[in-house]
Amino acid sequence: MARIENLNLSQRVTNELGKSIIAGKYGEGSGLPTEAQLCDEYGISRTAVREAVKMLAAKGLISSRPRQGIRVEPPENWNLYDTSVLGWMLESSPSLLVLKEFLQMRLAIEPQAAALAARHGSPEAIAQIEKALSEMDNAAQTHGSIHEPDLAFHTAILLASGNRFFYQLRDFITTALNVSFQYTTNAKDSLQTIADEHRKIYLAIKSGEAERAKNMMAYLIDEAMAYIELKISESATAE
Amino acid sequence: MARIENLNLSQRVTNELGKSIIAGKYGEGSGLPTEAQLCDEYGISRTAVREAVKMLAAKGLISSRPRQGIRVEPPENWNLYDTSVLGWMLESSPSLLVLKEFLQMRLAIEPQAAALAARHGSPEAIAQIEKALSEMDNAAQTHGSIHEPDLAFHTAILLASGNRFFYQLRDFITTALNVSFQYTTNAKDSLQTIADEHRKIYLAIKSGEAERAKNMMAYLIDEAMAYIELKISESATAE
DNA sequence: ATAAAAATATTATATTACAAATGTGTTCAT
DNA sequence: ATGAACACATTTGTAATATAATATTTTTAT
Repeated sequence: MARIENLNLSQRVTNELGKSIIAGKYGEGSGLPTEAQLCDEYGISRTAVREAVKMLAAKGLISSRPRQGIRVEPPENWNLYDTSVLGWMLESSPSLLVLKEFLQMRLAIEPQAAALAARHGSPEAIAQIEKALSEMDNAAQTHGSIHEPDLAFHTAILLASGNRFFYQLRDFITTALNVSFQYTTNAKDSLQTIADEHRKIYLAIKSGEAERAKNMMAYLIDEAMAYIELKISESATAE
Repeated sequence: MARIENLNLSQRVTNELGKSIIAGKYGEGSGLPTEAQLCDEYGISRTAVREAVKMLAAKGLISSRPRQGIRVEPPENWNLYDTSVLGWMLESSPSLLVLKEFLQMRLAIEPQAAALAARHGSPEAIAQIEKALSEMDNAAQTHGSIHEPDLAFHTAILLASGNRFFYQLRDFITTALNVSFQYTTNAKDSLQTIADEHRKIYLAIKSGEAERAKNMMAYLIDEAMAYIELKISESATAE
């Protein structure tokens, strides 16, 4: 989604309401104000409110029925793979425990994606992985930011898997990585070490070694997981 | 989503337009009629059309801008993990190749979910797995339908994983299984064999053997994968 | 006391009007 | 002739208002 100032009215209201709902401002079972009250609160017409309500309903956050008003749906119905919903969740509770859940998902998805890429990746898709990798190398040698090529690397593998359901998770993975970066800025590994580990994955994919690619990717994510679990146990004992 | 006759006007229009878009009725890059034309076409007010447009935009299918009209978004932006979108896709092209993509995803997700369930599954969640399993046994002995307890079994494991991102995929997995059932009604395995394979997974989870649970689940899905790949090669040579 | 009927509140749909944005073409100055 | 500025037309964006449908609550009649 574009910048906030570029959004139209109903999209801005959708954002506000979405954040409030996920932050728990309105009680779980039922709670939102009536459309009329929302109009007053935001000083806008019912048209804009209704469009926002419809968009949030399409994302599974709420449902509305005549005479009953607008209900917050139970959290298990929220569409977590919607980029907006995910963003609102992270704003509301950017904890290490969420990051652990992210990593468990990555550990499920990315090794399989790497294996599929090794087996069926098209030359163009694999070239894109290599491109991201060489940018990682550059960043490592010039002490630049490794984040963007890192994201590109993982996204390129999802694309190379040839499975649209994997590639669809690119925003999810990107978000997970961005959260990771917040916690691992001063990790002990050097940038070159990270780049080398990624290179091993790339080489395995390029030479068609599916099992090897899978294991290398699992290793990479498991390292991050170990780091996060350490942090979690630290913060638990600190209290 | 409830039955069609229970849906309100904008939801019905959302369905119609969603199906048409995914079926490729409107050209990829740009194409939908203007809101005014849609009003005429369906004989409804602009309000209803706009609400439908907003809901489809929230699912990533379209975007609309003043003077430009309504554009179909590129398919990689469609939110495939939205139950409606998934349903429309399957109506449009219910092929074996889509089923293979489903199985690749299941092979990524479910073994990991089983491992997590073995490690952290709460007693209540594990009891729910057992409940589904015993219903599978019943069905196997009375030659009843094994489908519903089968769905319940896999969903219960996702819940027992304790990871909301895994559990969120329950509709996806359910859809994948339902498609599978269409192709494997007369598979060679007896119902009791299927139930027994599921029992092995359950026992591994209950006794906390994460690796074992993971491998058993992977085996189960791999069997289905092998069957589908056989079918695919058959239909390829048939042409 | 019970059941039917009426009143009420809230979302659902329709209609109309105007505002804002944006692409197109036209005019005008050079 | 060329390019910039401006006016115009088209389409979505927003607002306001009215009526319908629906579910709850209250009233009323028996």
